[in-house]
Amino acid sequence: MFSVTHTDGGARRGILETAHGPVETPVFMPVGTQGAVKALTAQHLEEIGAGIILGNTYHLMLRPGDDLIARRGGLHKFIGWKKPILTDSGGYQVFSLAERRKIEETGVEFRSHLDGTAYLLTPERAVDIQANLGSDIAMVLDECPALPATAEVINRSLELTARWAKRCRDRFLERKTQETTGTGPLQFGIVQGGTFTELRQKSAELTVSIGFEGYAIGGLSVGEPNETMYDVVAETTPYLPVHQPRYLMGVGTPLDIVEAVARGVDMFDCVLPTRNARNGQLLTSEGPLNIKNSEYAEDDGPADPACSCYTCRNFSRAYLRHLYRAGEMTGGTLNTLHNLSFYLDTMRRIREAISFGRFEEFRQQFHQTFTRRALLS
RNA sequence: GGGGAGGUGGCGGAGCGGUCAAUCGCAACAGACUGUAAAUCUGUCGCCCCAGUGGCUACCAAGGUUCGAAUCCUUGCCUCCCCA
Repeated sequence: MFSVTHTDGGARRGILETAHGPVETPVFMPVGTQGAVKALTAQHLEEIGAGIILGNTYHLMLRPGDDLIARRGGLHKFIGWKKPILTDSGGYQVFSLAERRKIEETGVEFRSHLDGTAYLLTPERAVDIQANLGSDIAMVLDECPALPATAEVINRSLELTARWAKRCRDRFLERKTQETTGTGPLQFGIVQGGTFTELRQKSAELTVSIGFEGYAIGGLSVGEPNETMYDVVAETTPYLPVHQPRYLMGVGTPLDIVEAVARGVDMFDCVLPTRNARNGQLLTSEGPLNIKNSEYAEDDGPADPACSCYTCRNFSRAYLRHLYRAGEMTGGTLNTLHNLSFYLDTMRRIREAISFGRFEEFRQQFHQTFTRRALLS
């Protein structure tokens, strides 16, 4: 299912087999919460070489509803995307929509942000919804506590997450026996534990003992310093099986990703490239650039001189700035196209570097070039 | 020719004797954004500085009333609307 083909220091290159084809890792997965990567079409995603995208259980169960999607033949068909889809369980929404929820042993009671209707999301229901969607990689329902938190709070939370994980796994296996042959859906467990090394270890051991096709590191990039996050990743991956994929949820900046790859992570997702694109921040080989700034008003150069994406091949910074300021949707599309291209490109370069045993060299060079802009200003 | 309304910071537009360097919106300028309730949010936005319960100049212009005027009076200039 997952094979590591190259290693270089702590970094690994591999291939993950899914029901909708193989995924080369390390991989970045664009986020398409509501069944769409905002501002893009599936065609765009194919053109920039996206290998797998995300969908979200919470959002899709509320609207349009997972049974409705099931009746349409599943999420892939519904959204016109033929490659793999990973679906998040709604665990993050448990965290981010805190005012509207109640966490109990059974599950989470949400009030819909759309119309206030109460929903009970149990671990079993989260599995069922993701099955309805036809997800290739389903995440277990977890609790993602806000940081900072005491060890006691984190411990209680991680234990709940582990009990939920077991219930998710049981449900998943129960459904699987009913299904036919071939590569079926995969299910990933989620390691919590905040910033406490012992608790990360404990959570990893509990989760791994249940047994999943892959393991996610959750509960990071929720406000802690970057170095702390790197340390936690480094202290968690040693407790995860070498021969299975590791997914750092919600991370991160290009530098975060390079650092996490160095610490043995294979998969990433983050709203940063898409959201920031819509908000006028372009990620380039020289670091972040705010296209809104007046200094680009008459800049005829491309967003990133080192980039060969559609946006950079055809349009100037001056034009992108104009589109942003004029509120033209095309600006969001072109910026998103570029930012995701930059991310996917970076991942390609990471994979190549690992293959050639030059990851460390790449990493150092990336640090220098990506931060150049910040250092100059 | 007759009747009416009005001129406020880049624009629109509040304020109608003190608590006004002047609400608010837009524009402008900058910042934030990490498993997306986000094409969103925040800050700055007269000039000066030792950056503060600091100084200066300000609400068409010029006079005046008043302890005090963007607010009241006079004159001038300029807009707009209605009827002929």
